[in-house]
Amino acid sequence: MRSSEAGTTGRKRMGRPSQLSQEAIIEAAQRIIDAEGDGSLSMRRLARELSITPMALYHHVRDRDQLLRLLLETKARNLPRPSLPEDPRERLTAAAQLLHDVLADCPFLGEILTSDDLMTASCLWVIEAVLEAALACGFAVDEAVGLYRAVAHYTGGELLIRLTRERHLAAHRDRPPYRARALATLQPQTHPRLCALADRWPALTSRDTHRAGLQALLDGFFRTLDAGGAPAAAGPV
Amino acid sequence: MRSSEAGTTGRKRMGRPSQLSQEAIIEAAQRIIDAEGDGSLSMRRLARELSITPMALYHHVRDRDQLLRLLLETKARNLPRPSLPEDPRERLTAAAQLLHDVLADCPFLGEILTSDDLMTASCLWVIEAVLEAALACGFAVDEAVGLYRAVAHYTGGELLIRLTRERHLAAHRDRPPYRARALATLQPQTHPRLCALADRWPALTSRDTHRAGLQALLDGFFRTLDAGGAPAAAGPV
DNA sequence: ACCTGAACACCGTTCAAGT
DNA sequence: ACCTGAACACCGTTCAAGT
Repeated sequence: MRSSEAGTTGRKRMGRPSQLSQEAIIEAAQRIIDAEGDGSLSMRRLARELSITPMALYHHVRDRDQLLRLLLETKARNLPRPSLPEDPRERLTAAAQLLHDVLADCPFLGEILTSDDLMTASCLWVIEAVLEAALACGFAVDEAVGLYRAVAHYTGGELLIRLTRERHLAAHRDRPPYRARALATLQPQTHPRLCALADRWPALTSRDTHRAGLQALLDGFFRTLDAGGAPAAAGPV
Repeated sequence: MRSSEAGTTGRKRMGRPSQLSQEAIIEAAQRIIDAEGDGSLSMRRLARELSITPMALYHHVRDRDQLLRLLLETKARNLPRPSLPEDPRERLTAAAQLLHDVLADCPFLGEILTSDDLMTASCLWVIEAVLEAALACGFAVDEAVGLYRAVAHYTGGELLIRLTRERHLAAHRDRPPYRARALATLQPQTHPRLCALADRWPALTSRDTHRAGLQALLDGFFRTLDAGGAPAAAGPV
């Protein structure tokens, strides 16, 4: 609906209903994803949505990778930036959780993770927040970066695997996933615990345990802090 | 080179040099991946490698997803199964590390993670080992599953992001990644720590910190064990 | 500058035949 | 049973032209 915002030109002639712009492209892309899932988002499909030639897109966007980054970028930019707790450890936990929240509900995240980095401009403030909190906790610089990376890996894996599961459930809700067949053919003598759990596996693995795992990860890092000497800024918990 | 092993039929006529089989297909697929990277592995490319019609493949393999699973399956099956430590906590750490080792060096892992589950038959013994060790540590059943999932998410994310980085380095080693540009345009007043780290970022994030993060994650779970009452099987560390 | 048309070099998969 | 040939419905992107 709305047109250019940061673009160089506005609409030149009143007759034209909507001059093509990066913003309009991203809006249309988001519309397609919302309606048909991210599997349907292709340059050609997007051009059809905008009633233009596929090649017209390449005048406003370098390539498909940049389009995906721009999608994440706009999504992240429009998100509120809540104030974080004062206590360093609580702040670190909140910032790490925020990294998850910013990236959640991005069906195209998988494609971004397999093509490039998630360090898009509008995500950088979250990374900054994680690093700041980690340093405030008393971690050394390289430890703080290591902690951030561990959090990013955990978060990326959680989101990716969750997205994949959801997509599978939505796509072929009739046929059971491959996992079910693998569990069914399992032998109790070689895989006793998995066999015993096979029935409950779908229920057990569909719960949202992101928060608990994240807390465990951070607690593990805190442990190294408490064990070592530096009493830089010891929070309560 | 070698032909069918678990297939129903061997070679019928001596004249034929190699009867097409699932094994031969997977071998050829692995050959393509090793030589040209997993980006080049398509059904059509694979058929060309085997000098057959693309459709001939579909007689031995359901679809591309199954092919990828079979690739992981064969890779995992041929891996040695080392004996694990006696101490439950050390055993859990070793088993979790094993999950990583089994999945490492699988360039197509990203495609598996975004299409299906990594619970292929030959990986199940690792999952079984993680669950066994977690239960031996004294975790309740649902806690053990939660722990396994956290480990799987962390491992999946680490491998995926590492693979993506490596692919990028190999593909366009000339142009800097998007991340570099994002870091370069950063302002010190809004992102002080990231700005200060920008120079060292590539070095800091190219280190292999999988092990440290995994240990932190597990330590965090152990903490909940030590805090609670159940003194089921308290290991030393 | 911004867009079109035609083309290149691909995809996964279905369907109807062949032997 | 196992394989081929032709086709369907797509891809991302380049290149040369148009206005």
